[in-house]
Amino acid sequence: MSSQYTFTGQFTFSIDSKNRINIPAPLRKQFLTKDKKTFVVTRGIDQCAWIYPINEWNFIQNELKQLSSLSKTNRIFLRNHLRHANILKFDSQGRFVLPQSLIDYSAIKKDVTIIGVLNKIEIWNPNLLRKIDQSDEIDDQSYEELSERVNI
Amino acid sequence: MSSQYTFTGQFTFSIDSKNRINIPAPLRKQFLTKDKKTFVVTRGIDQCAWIYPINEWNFIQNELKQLSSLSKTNRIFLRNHLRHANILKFDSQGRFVLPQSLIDYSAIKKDVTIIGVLNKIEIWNPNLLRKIDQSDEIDDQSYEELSERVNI
DNA sequence: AAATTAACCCACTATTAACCACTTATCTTA
DNA sequence: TAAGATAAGTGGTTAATAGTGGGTTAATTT
Repeated sequence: MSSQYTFTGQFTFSIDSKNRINIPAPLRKQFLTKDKKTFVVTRGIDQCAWIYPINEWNFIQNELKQLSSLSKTNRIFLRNHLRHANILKFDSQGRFVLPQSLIDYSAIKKDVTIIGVLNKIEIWNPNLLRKIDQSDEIDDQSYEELSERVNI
Repeated sequence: MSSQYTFTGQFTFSIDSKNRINIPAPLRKQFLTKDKKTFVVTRGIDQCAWIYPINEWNFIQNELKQLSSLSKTNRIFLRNHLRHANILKFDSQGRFVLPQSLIDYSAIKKDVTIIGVLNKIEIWNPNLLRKIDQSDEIDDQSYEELSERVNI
């Protein structure tokens, strides 16, 4: 089953003195109907934070539950993926507090860029995103490979 | 049936003069509704202590019963996993006393890092966890193998 | 019986979460 | 298009909770 979420768009907001970040209204609306304000923030694979709606996260968890802790690789993988995951809700204003560890990891100062990426939302330091944007070009070869799998 | 627990997140607490450790509130809440404060602490496979809610532990015991003691590996494995298991409850403040043998095994001094790993909770010496974090990188080959089994 | 350990209780402090309030932007309707 | 109404983004205050420390009594152990 593919995801029911369709997060798109880019927004630049600010993080306040209490480490609160506002979820842009267009994105937030998708939560309210389906998940009652609950979501998961965790480390992204790149230097940013990822937000998953809770039932999207539940799907991931079920996958992870298949892994036995007798395997060393599994233990490391599980630990490192789960310990940075925080289950949160946003407040009546639609904000949430970003945990300090993720602020550090994402090198977030005053402003944040929030982008919708289908089934997840990414929180970036605007400068880092800009830098990535310039250096992480997709080469022609990779585009060719993508074209075999995705038809857009 | 897969586990009903979804421990996640990382917390750094301290162990007090009476060897008491506080369970972080977000994790503790999952006990109160389901297991009435009873849990099992035992040796982790890595140099840490593992906490299982009691009915999770019961499930694991059933798994272990499948292993025949005719096998030497099984005998050693069973012995080492069962003899260090302590059934405990936490007090009215949500704390429990970590047995001295596990303090020694985990090399715990003043601070502890507590992390949620789905169906169990791990108690670490912060320095050891940091060291593991750096040395135990998962190599590309292992990631490839994981990708065959887990789709996230 | 003394000593150690465990259970229970109380209390302080810092952090967090719930609440309220204001400003700016967007939308609606005359 | 102007004005009012609604929603969105931001900021601060207060009340509740979480983490920590310690003391007292009961239970075990030696």
